This record gives sequence, structure tokens and C-alpha cells, in this order.
Amino acid sequence: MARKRDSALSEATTQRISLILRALRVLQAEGTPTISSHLLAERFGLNSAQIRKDLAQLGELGVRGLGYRVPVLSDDLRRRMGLDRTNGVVIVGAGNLGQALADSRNFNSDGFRVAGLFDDDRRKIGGRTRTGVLILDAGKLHEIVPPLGARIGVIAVPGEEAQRVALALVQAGLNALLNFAPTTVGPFPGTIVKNADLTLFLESLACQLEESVGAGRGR
Amino acid sequence: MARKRDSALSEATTQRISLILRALRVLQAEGTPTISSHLLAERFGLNSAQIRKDLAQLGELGVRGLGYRVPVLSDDLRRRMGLDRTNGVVIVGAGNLGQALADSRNFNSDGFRVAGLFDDDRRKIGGRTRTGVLILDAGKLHEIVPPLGARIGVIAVPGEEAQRVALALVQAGLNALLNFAPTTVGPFPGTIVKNADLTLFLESLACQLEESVGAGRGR
DNA sequence: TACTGTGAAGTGATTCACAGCG
DNA sequence: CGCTGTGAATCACTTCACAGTA
Repeated sequence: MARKRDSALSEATTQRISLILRALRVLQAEGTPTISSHLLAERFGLNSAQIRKDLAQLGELGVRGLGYRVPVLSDDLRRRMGLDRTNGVVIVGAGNLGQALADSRNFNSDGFRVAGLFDDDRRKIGGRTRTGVLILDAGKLHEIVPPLGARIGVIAVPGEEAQRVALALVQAGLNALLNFAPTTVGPFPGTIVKNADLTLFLESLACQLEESVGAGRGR
Repeated sequence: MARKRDSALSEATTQRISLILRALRVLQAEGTPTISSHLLAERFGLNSAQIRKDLAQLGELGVRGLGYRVPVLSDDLRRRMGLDRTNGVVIVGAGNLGQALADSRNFNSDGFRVAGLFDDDRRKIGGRTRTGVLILDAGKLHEIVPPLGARIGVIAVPGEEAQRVALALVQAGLNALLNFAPTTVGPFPGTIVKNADLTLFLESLACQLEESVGAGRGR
């Protein structure tokens, strides 16, 4: 069967694939050799048809009559997601959040590594986070980032500076950005931007909450 | 026109409403008295029809021939999202991320306030974050949380503990959870859970990145 | 006239259901 | 026979386009 190289994976699909990989890690730790889409769906709260559709987009990864071979699929997904190499992550903004991210397990495991933490505050530059990550000069992004070989940029600065920092990261050669600031950044052609705005989560949650309790009130 | 009290707002809608409110704050600061959906869309990268659809779901908020009155709409949205009161936020997990969130501007502004930070590590309990937020005993959630009057729970613990903590928060009377752990929690009937899993963002981003550069490679 | 609110059309994602293969 | 991969059907969300109103 021909690979679908033309159409990009949708946002929803990439998230589910990441979720499936997470499930596979659990199964692999248990030593389960194969798993059917039904069992996988049942155990991890997903939908079996969707699992098959998602995985089929990457090629014929399953075996009819048997299911998916856990180690094989796991390796394949990891390779497809670029987790077989170590992806360098550059973080700009050494405030509470930026430092927490730099020190975090999540950003230093299974395919990811914090390659650099930047700030433009002279008093912070040269200092270190709790776990010892050195804080670099954000003014020199374009010099320092390229040799680091990083692929992903994280924006952890106040909203006012987000767009400027985003642009600097793109100019430094990164084409995948994760933005935690409460401002939409981009768009930049050829660059993938994902907004993970904490305020937005909170407000959206408050809105849904209000909606659900509000239904009981007068109007 | 009758209010739509039957159908809940979709996830996408609540997020856009939050985005619209953010835009209104900018306009209000500028002193703009009214704004049309077209102008609003153009300036903030949204779609005008969508803005009208979203807002129309909350009632007849606009004025035909004129647009929306910025202060009126702003107040109305804030009320609808429950931002006119101060929403208490309880954070469980005083690790790097939990402390960063507790100290963060985002969680202590415009309708939100950190009402409590919890951990189950004896060495942390009684201590304080950089900005002085006291760390409380996570074992006593069910005693401490109800009198705080908090409405939203934030999970900032390692994946293994996430489900247990989520359950404890629900039992303590919260029905809106924001989960930062790399594990899907819930579902709990009557409780809104939003997963904001940092690892998922990163992996999903890596996947899209790989997909886009991968197109150029052999297969 | 300039705009909103909204049916209708269009698009994309999800689920169903089954042909076909190991 | 059991399971995947996938067309067809369904569902949800988005965009268009315009009737109706201040």
C-alpha cells in the first residue's frame, strides 16, 4: 500500500498517536506481545475505529487476525514522532514557569532534552536553576541556538514579549514553537505553533463551569 | 429571542470566548466604545461569522447597525465566565510546576486566586514558595478545601498519582479540574476535566514537525 | 445604511460496518 | 475465524450569505 505522504496529520490525530504511544509503553512494560485495537481502546478509554484510522494513516502497521505487535508498533511510532533521536528544546523566559519547565522531568525524558534556557534580564543571565541549568542571554539567541541543534522553541515570557520572542526563535532557525504566554503568536509560514496558554485553560474551564451551574439559575 | 439554555457551549466556543474577552480588554484600554465583528476579527486574527455565532449563543449581545458595545460586552462575558467573582484555585503538587503556578501571575489575576497549594511530602508541608504561598497537607484536602470556597482544582503531580489526586479533589467538592500530569484522569460524572498535559504538547509538536520535514525524506 | 443573528451550505472529523487478509 | 484497513454514513463545527433591525 502506498504511504499517504500528501496529507498532513491533523492536530487531533497527532495528539491521539501520542496517547497511543503512552499506552504502548504501559503494555510493553507488562510484556504484552500483541494488542488489538479493541482491547487497546477499552483499556485506555479510546475508540477502536479511531485507533485503526489513525495508525493506518502511517502505513500498514497491524497484522490482520492478530492485532498490533506492541514492541514493533511502539518503535515505529517513536520513530515517526522523531523520539528516537534526542530533540533539543530551547526555552525563553527564566521566570517561575520557564525554570520549572527547564527542571521538569517532562522536558528531559524520552526524546527531549532542554538544550538552552534564555532570559534577557542581566541579573539572571549566568545564574542557574535549582537543578543547575545555566541561564543564557536571550539577546544572543541567533548566535547560540543554531549550534545547539535544537528543534523546538518554548515561549515562557509575559504576553507583551511573546510575539517578539517568537520571531527571534523563528529567525534562529526553529520551526516548532510551544507558546505558554497569554498572547496568540504567529502565524509564521513554515513554522508550527502550538498555543498552550494557561490563562486560556483556566478561563475556558471557568466558562464551562459557569455554564453548567448557571443552567440551574434563573438565566 | 429565547436563550439557549439547553445546549452547552462547545470546548472550541469557550476557548474563543476567552480569546474575545482578551481582545476586548485591549480595546477597552484604548477606550474604543464599540466594535463590529468584522473589525474585531481582522485585528485579532479571528473569523467574523464565528464571533457572531459564538456571542449569539449567549444572547443578543450586539446592536444591529452598530456592532458590540465594548464595555457592555466585556462585562457580560466576564459575568458569563464567572470572572466577576474571584474563583479560588487549589493546586495539588508543590514540585517545580506546582510552585511556579502558585506564584504565577496567570493564576492570581482577573477572576482567579490561588486558594491553596498542597503536597504530601512532609518536608514540604509548612514551607512556602518564593512568593510566600504556604504549602498545605495534601492528606487533608477533604477538610481544608471545602471552607476555602475554591471551585477549580489543578493537578501538578507525577503521572502515577494523578488519578488518585483527581479523585480526592472531586471528593473534596470541586467539579472543575485542570490536569497537567501525563496521564488522562477521570471521567467523573458532573465534573469537567481539562487535560493540559505538557508532554502531550511536546510530543504532538514533535510528531507534526517530523511529519513536515519527513515528507522531504525517502519515506 | 451598517450591522447582527441565523438558516443553509460546506467542510472536516468521528463512528459504523464490512470486505478482505493472515 | 479474528482482526485490520477503509468506504460509507453520521455528526459537529465552520463559513457563507442574507433577511431583518436599529
